[in-house]
Amino acid sequence: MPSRPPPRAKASRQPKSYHHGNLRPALLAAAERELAEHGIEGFSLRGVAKRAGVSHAAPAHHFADATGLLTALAALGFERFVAAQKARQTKAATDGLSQLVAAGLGYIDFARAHPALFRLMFSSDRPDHGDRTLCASAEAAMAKLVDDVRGADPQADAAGTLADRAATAWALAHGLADLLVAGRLKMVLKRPAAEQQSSLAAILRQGLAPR
Amino acid sequence: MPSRPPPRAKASRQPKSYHHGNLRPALLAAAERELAEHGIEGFSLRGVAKRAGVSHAAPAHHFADATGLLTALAALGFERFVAAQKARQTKAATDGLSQLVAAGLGYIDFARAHPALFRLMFSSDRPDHGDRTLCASAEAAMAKLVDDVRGADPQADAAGTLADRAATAWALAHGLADLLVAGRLKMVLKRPAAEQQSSLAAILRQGLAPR
DNA sequence: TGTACATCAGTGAACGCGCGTTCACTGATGTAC
DNA sequence: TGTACATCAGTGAACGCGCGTTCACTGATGTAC
Repeated sequence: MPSRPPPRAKASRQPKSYHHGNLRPALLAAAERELAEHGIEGFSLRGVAKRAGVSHAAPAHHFADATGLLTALAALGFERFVAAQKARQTKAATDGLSQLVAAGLGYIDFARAHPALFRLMFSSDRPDHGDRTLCASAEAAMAKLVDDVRGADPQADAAGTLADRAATAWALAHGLADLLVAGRLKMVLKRPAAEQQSSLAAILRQGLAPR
Repeated sequence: MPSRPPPRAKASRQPKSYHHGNLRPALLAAAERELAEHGIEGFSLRGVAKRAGVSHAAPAHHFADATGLLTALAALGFERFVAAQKARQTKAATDGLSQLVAAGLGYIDFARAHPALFRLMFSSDRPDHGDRTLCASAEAAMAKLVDDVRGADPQADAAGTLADRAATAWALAHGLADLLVAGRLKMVLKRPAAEQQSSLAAILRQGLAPR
C-alpha cells in the first residue's frame, strides 16, 4: 500500500471549513486590496468580507467597525513604511547623508507602491488617529526620521537646529511622495523611470545636505 | 402718503421665492461648508442642498452630480489658493527669494484655513481631475510657482536646473502644508503661533535659497 | 482513549438608513405680440 | 401697457441600492472528566 500523503500543514488552504482560523490577518490583507481598488472613499466593510470569502457579519468578531479595521491597517502600513525606507538604506552608501537620502527614496517608494494606504495613513480622517497602536507605529516612523537626520548632520543637535532640519527632511520627502501619488509634479513624472529615480535622489540630496 | 420703500436690491434675500435666482454660487458655498464640517468622506449632495435651503433635486439643474460639484469647487479652490499666496507676497520684501518664501507661506495658510478643500484639491479622487476648468486652474497655480522660482534664482533657467528647483520648492511647501493639516510635525505645532510662522519662514528660506 | 459540554468564530436573514436618481409637477420669469 | 405663452429652475414623492448593524443560529474546536 502506498504511504498516505502527509497531513496538510495548518497554513495550507483547507477546502471548506466552517471556521476560517486565520481571519484577522486575512481581513487586513483583504482590506488592503479593497483600499487599493476602491480608494478610501469607496471602502466598505462588506466589500472586505466578500474579498476574504467570509460573511459580512464575520469581521465584527475581530474589529469593532470599519474604523477599527482601517486603524489597524494604517498601523500596519507604518511598519511597512519604515521597512521600505530600510530596504533602500541597506543598498545605499553608509555615510549619514546617503542614508538620509535613501530613507527619503524609501518614503517615496512606499507611497507610490501603496497610494491608497499612504493616503489612509496621512490624509484621511477615517482611522482613529488617537489609537494607541497606531500612534506608536507612527511615532516609531517619526523617531527613525529624526535619527536619520541626526546621522546626516551631527552638528544639528548641538546647534539646536535638529527640529527644523527634521521638519525640512520630512516635508521634502512627504511633499514629493504626496505630489507624485496625486499625479502632480509633471516635470518629474514625464521622464522615464530611471531618470525619475536619479532626479528624486538629486533633489533629496540637494535639499537635505547640511549647510 | 409716505413714499414706498425702495425696491429691494436683486442681491438681497427675498423672503420666499420659488426660484432661488443665484443657486449655482450658493451651492458652491454650501458645498464648501459641507466639506469643512463633514470632510470629503462624509460629503453628500443632499447635505449640500439642505445647507443651501433648497430641495435635494435642485442641484441637478446646475451640476450633473456630486463629482461635477466637487470638481467646480476644487477649481475655485485653486483660484483662492493662488490668491492666498499673493496676499502673503504683497506684504513681503520684493526680492525674489522673499517672494518665493511668501508664496510658500501663503500655500501653507491656505491649507490650514481650508484643510478639507486642500485635500479635495490634492489628495482625493472624487473630483474629475481631467476636467478642463479644473486643469486650467491647477496649471495656473503651477505656472505661478515656476515663475516665483525663476524670480528667486535667475540662474536656474540657464543652468537647466529650473525643473528640479521648482519640484523642490513645491514639495517643501506642499509637504509642510499637508503634514501640518494632518496634525503631524509636532516639532512645529507644539510651538506658539507666532513662533510657528517664523519657524516655517526659516525652513522655507533655508530650503529655497539658491546654492 | 472516549464522551459531554462550553466556547466562540462564522452564518445568513432581517432591519433601518441615507444616499443618488428619476419624474410628473409647479410657478416665476422673460418675451412676443 | 397688457395678455398669452414658452422656458426652465425648483419641488417633493417615489424608487432601488449598498451600507452597517443586529440576532438567533450553526458547527468546529478545545477541555474536563
